[in-house]
Amino acid sequence: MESPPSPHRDPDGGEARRRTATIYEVAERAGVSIATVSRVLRGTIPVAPGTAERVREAVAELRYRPSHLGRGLAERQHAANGIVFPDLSGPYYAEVVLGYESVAAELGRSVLILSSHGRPTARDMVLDLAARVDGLVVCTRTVDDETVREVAATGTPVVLIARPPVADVDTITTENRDSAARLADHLLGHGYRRFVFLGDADRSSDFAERFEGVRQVIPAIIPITCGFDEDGGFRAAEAVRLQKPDAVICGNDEVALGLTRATRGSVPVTGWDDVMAARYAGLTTVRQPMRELGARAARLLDERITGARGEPHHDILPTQLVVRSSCGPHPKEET
Amino acid sequence: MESPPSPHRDPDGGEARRRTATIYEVAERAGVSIATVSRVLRGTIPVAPGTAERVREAVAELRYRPSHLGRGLAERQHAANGIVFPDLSGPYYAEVVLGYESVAAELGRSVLILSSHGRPTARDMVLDLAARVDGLVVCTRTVDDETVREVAATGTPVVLIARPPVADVDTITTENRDSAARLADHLLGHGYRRFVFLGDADRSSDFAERFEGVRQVIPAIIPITCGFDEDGGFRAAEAVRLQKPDAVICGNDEVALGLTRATRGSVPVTGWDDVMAARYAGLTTVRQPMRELGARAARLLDERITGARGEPHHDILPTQLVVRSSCGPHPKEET
DNA sequence: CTGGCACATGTAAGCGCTTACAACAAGACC
DNA sequence: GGTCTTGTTGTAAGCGCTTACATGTGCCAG
Repeated sequence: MESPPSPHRDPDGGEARRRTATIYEVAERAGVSIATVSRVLRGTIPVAPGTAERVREAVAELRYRPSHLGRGLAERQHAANGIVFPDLSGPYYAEVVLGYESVAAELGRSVLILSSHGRPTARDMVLDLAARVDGLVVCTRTVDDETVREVAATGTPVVLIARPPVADVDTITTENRDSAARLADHLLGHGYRRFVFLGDADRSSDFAERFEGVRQVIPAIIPITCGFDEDGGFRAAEAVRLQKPDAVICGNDEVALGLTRATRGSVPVTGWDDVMAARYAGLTTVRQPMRELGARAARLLDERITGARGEPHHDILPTQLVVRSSCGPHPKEET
Repeated sequence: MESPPSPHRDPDGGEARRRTATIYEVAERAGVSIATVSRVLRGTIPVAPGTAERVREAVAELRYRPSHLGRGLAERQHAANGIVFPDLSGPYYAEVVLGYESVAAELGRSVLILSSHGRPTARDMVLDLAARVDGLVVCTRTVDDETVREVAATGTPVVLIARPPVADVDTITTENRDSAARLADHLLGHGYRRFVFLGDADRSSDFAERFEGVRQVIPAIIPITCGFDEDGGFRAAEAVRLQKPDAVICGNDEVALGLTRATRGSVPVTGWDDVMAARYAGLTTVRQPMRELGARAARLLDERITGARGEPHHDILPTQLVVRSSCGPHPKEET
């Protein structure tokens, strides 16, 4: 019972700056082997009640917390998921991440985040992240298909958000084309005839689909490229003005808001996402369930990690047209 | 050179569903020992150029990525930091996290996030998180002082954001009292005399300090408690109305915005934070450098983790009054 | 020719866990 | 009383890495 020959460092001595107790110290204190401690903690194999009690006491006294590193190595899993997104500055990704974290936490998994910030090293960072999680969510075009394929090839499940499928990886998107067409219809109902689409369809499949949806209804729409944020919309004002459009359909709310600021509301505008500021700016937009997007991703990922499902899923979440004042005066026509 | 007696599983055979290559396979392929592979990868000890080249080739061919678990165990560190916040729905924490991630990534550390969501198990979740990171940032009142102390006691550095110091842990806050007093002065300049402070000073030290700052100038101010989000402000409208205030000073922008929505702008209001929506709502507020808050936290943490600094820091970041229209008409008085 | 040294590399002991397998004690059964 | 269970616990082999130490080689001074 006294000091079983453990290969580990002498557990007594200066209690002071010890990082944290190990399973060996708990075992010694409880007078059992480390295997028994492990069994009590994980509840895998029944342990005599008295023994279990002693172990639990030792755990409490030592404030023992199992090392995730040790456990992970032995179990060959991380109990953690990752999520990669371009940025967190807009409300969009914040909401997605929030929904994701919320479900992942419920499922007992930690969440590692990685913002690519458009860094050129994004590929490496993602590969690195993939090596420390059991599954990964990749938002939009943060890395190229090749990288996604490489991660998937190592056996790490991947879920793509707002991005076209790669290999047989799961994807979740929100409905774009139909709502875009509906939005266009609405604008046509205002009597507008000359349109500009503001955004960057090449760098986002969401934008591309929205553009396509609109163009189905308004073939002559003029695309103008700009950045994804307020600043992008603001700077594009001059280019937009040159086209003298009756209305501008923006790829997202931030661009719409930025443009509105530049034009001081002189041009009818619509956005996409329905962020908080959109409500206060009276922006007509399309609401998409951002939080749900993240939550679903977490669940799909979990199904893959636990092996509950084999075939790839491609979910599409519904969106909703929200008419406010930014598209101009109009006989009320709510959706 | 052929199959050195390794205790590990036979590395050849079905390449198909292998999770990922190990250092043993790289070593075998390059015809060296695992020690040499490790040395090449980490660059710790010089290796003959030819050998190094062979190792690098093997690494590339096998798409080898070192296991963070193995490495972490051996090095006794996680190369990861955590951050705990109550929620990510408002822009405030999203910005903080963004700034934090940005710097942490630069420093080569992964970021684990944990949203407490007011869950009763928050304490355990934080303790658990602490066991898988090298350092931890705790925002606001997500967990009690006891928990912070316990984490700090295990030797894991902790940085507190927007929260009073605990033990000798680092803290970062933004300036509240003075700006609050300045804000109050400004409102007095409008000729207002009867004030309400809307927020929950008991659950946030930021709110408490803002309230104190205001009360220094307006001793008779009436505090009303409400939730931290738009909904909280919206619901408090009736209680506020009963007090017939000349102006309402809210603890943050979201509350102010919610209240404004309920009163339809009939009562002068101020917020705090300067979130995106505040600009569009014309909200008079106090801007605080949210992203910088996170960035500084990441740096302070790093200093502690690397042991570059011993004494605790208590940083206070400056804030800035932003006057817009929500506080009512007034001879222009910018700050 | 030999001892010594620098350099390159291999050997093996951990890091903190999980778990297959072995060992052992106490009944149960014939 | 002997054998077989059943229940409980210990032993030890990994999991994939890092690194102190040992080993081996080539070269130079003596």
